[in-house]
Amino acid sequence: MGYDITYATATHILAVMAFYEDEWVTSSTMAESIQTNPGLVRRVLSQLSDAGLVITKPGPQGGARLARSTNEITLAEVYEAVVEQPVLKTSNREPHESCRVSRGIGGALEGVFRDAEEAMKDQLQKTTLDQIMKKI
Amino acid sequence: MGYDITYATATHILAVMAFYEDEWVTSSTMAESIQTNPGLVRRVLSQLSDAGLVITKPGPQGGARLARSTNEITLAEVYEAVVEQPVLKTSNREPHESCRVSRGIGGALEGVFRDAEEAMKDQLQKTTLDQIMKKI
DNA sequence: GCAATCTGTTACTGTTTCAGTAACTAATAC
DNA sequence: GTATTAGTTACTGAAACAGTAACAGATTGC
Repeated sequence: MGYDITYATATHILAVMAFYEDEWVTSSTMAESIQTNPGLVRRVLSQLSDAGLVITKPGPQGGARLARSTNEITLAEVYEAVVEQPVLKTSNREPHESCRVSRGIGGALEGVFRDAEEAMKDQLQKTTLDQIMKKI
Repeated sequence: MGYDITYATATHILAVMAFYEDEWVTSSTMAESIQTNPGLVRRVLSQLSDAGLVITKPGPQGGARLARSTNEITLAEVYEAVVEQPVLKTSNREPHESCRVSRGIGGALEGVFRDAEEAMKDQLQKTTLDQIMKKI
């Protein structure tokens, strides 16, 4: 499959903020830990901000910090914040109209794929940022 | 994320074979239903064959057919057969050695991501090809 | 007010991965 | 022996992503 690591990056970003506790952390500091550049960090950070997981502040002495305590942030919320496309995708090929299988397979799979992704999210719901920090 | 639809294609392939029951179905027939070309079908088909889900036969009157009945093939097996990369990926950036978060985040996430994918597979295990066919 | 610092956003580039495709080999049936 | 089929390989074009740079907008402190 593709090589999208945005979700891992987002979790790393939150982990750095958790590490610095209540300080304002700049995108440069996070980029150094992640080994990438501040622009990329800010791009993901703005998604986390939109989702209400972090608070940001521009200007000197600004940066970002967690909006809640680490045991109130689950990996499912992070997933919701940054993963936009379903992981199991149905085809967007035009169906062969005279074939019943071709016409029906898309609809048949959609619900199954959605349920499967939901099960994955339910599992992610069980892990909090706090637990990740304890493993580090 | 990426746009890998191999899994949906594999399920479609199996559905066509289920539709034709005990006949040998050629890659051309399946390609017509899927609206793609036979080469792509055969590429996925060989993975399904390696996994023991289908039986193939070359030559005239050859083709492919299901190795088992439709209620003995689960979508989890199809997943195992054709999905090679984990859906949730950790970064392969080199860690920043002097940062504890950077060094530890990869290992911390790996187990969580594996568990999440396992939960998705467990859900897929609950759906058989038979159930897909009934929806079509 | 002014300069410095930081977020937020946009645009661009190079790389990677995939679907699609064609062409070949090997096996089988008639 | 010929035609038909799976299996495999190599190539192409398109799409998505990481990385990067640059700029606009907000805030701080002087």
